[in-house]
Amino acid sequence: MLDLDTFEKAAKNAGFYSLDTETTGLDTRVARLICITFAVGDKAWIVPLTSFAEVVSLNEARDWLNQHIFNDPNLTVIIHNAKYDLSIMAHHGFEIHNKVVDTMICEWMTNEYGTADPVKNEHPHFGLKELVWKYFKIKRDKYKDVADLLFLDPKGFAQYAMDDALDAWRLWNDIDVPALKREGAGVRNLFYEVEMPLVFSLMEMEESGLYINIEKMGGLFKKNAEEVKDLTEKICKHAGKTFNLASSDQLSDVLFKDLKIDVAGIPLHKKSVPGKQIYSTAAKVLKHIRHSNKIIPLIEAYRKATKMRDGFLMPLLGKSKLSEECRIYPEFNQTGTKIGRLSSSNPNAQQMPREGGIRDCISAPTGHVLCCSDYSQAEYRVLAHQSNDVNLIKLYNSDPKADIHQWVAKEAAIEREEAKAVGFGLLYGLADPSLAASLKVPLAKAQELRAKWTDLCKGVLPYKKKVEYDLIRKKFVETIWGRRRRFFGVRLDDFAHRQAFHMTISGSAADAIKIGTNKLYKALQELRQQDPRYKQVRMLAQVHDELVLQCPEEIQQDVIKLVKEKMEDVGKGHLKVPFVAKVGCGSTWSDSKVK
DNA sequence: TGCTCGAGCGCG
DNA sequence: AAAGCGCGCTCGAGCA
Repeated sequence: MLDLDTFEKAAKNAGFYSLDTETTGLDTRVARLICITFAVGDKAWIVPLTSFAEVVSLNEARDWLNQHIFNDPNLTVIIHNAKYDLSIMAHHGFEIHNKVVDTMICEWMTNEYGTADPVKNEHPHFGLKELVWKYFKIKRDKYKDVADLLFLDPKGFAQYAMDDALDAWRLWNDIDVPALKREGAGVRNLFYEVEMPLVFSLMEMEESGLYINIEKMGGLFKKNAEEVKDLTEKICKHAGKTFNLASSDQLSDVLFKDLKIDVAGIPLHKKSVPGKQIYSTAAKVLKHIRHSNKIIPLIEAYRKATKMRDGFLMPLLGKSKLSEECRIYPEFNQTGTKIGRLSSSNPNAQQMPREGGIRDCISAPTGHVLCCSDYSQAEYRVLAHQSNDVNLIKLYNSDPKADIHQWVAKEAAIEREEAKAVGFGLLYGLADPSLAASLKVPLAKAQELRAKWTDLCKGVLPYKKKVEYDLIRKKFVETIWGRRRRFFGVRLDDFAHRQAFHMTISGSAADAIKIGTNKLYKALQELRQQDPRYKQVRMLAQVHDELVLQCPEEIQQDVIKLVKEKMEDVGKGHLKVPFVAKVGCGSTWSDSKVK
C-alpha cells in the first residue's frame, strides 16, 4: 500500500509530483489529517494516517517525507489550493521546501472566469472537481458524498483521495502548462514570481487572525441595542403601525402609501407589477427625500445601527468569543476577483467600517502594536505611469507625497472636492449626468469640470482610447505587469469599456501591493533567522492598498522603517513614478493609520 | 426547512 | 441587461 520508495524515485525522476490531503474539516487550525496522497503521471500513492484499518504513525510519515521529499528545493509540488494543504501540513509538522505550483491559481490567472460563463456574470468557481469536469469530462464525487466511505469502504475512500492527486497532476500537465505557454511572459512571471510566493503571506495572515477587544466591542453592542430599540419605537409611532423595518417592501408601502411621500423620480423595484408598485428605499433615495418627512432621518439612523449590529457587532463578537485567543480569522482569497485583487471572507476583513468604533476594537495584544502600511494614491500613480501623462509624472516625481486632487484644484481653480469627484469618476467611467448629480451642480458645470481635469492631464483620454482599442483588437486588456482580463465572447459595449479601463488601473495597483508584500515577507523571513523578535512580527490583513501587521512594541520603529522600505521597493527603475507607503503603528487599527 | 434571488450597504 | 468599477454579508421574499 505504501511503497514510498517507488514514489520517491518517480517524483525525483520527473522533478514534479502532486499532493493532496483529506482532513476532518476545513478549519486549518483544528482539522486533522486523514491521509496524504501523491501522484506522478498515472500512478498514485496514499499515506493513511487516521481512520484506516492500517495506518502509518504521523511521526514516521513526517520524518520520512521531510527527509526524502519535502526538503528537496529542486522538486516541484503541484497542489490545487496550496494555501489550504500547506497550512494543514504545517500544522502537522511537515516542512515543505519544494517549489510550489498551485493549479487553482494558475487556472484563475489564465482564465479568470473559471467554470462560470463569462457572459452571465456568474460568480467564478475554481474547484478541482468542477475543472476536471470542464476539461476532462470526468465526473467526480463531492467529498460529502464519499465521507461515509471512510468507514464503509476504506478502499473506495482511498481511491477518491488518490483521484484528487491524479487530477491535480493532470490539470497541471495537460491544461496549465500549455495555458501558461500560450499566455504572455507577464502572466507567467506573475504566476511564478508574484502569486506563488504570495501564498505564504496569505497563510501567515490566515494563521494569525485579528485580535478583538471583546469588552470594548461588548460596550458598543449594548449601546447599539438601546439605539435600535429607541429608533424602532419612534419609527413605528410615526408610521402609526408596527411593521418589519428590515423589509424594504414594507417600508416602501409605509413611505409612499401611508405617508404619501411624492414618488416622482423614485426608481421602482424589478418585482414591481402594475397592481403593486414597490419603490426603492435605498440610501440614495432616502437622502433625496430626507426633508419630506420626519420619519426619514430616523430610518437612516435605524439602517446604520442595524447594519452595525447584523453586519459587524454580532458576527465579530460571535466569532471572537469562539476563539480562546479572542481572535477572528478572516480568509484571504487569491482567486476571488477578476481584476487581480484579493477578496476576503468569513468574516470579510476588507469591509470593516471606518466609522462607528469597530476598528478601535481591533487591536494588538499586550506588548504588541498594530502596524499599518497604506499606499498613497496608488491608482493615480498607476494612471500616471500608464497614460504617460507629463504633468502627472512631473507631479509625483517632484513631490512623492503629492495630492493629485489638491494639485488639480489649484491648477484648475476649482474645489478639491470637485477635483476628487472628477478624478474618481474618471477611473470608473462615470458619465457627466451622474457626476453632476453627485456634486449637486448643473450638467454644464460638470462637463466644464471634467474638461478642466482632462485638459490638465492630457495623456489620460488617449490612454483610455488605447485601452478600448486593445480591448477590441485583442479581446483582453493588461496591467502594467501583464496580468490579463479577458472579454472573450462578451459584448464590447460601454460597460465592458469601463470594466476594462478600471482593471488596468486597479489591477496594476493590486499587482504592486502583492509585489511589495512579497518583498516584505522575504525580508521578514531573513530577519527571523537572525532575530527571534521578528518571529513575532506577523502579517494580519490586506485591504487592497493597505497592509496590516502586528509587531512587538519595542521594535516598532525598526518595523516601520522596514515596511516602508520594502513596500516602496516596487517598480524601482521600471515605473515612471514612485510608489509611496504611509506606515504607522498604534494600539488599534484606527490608531495605527497615518492620516 | 432549505434554497435562490434581489435589495441594500460595508470597504477600496 | 447592466449604464459607476471591484468585492462579501445579511435580510426578506418567494418557492419547493
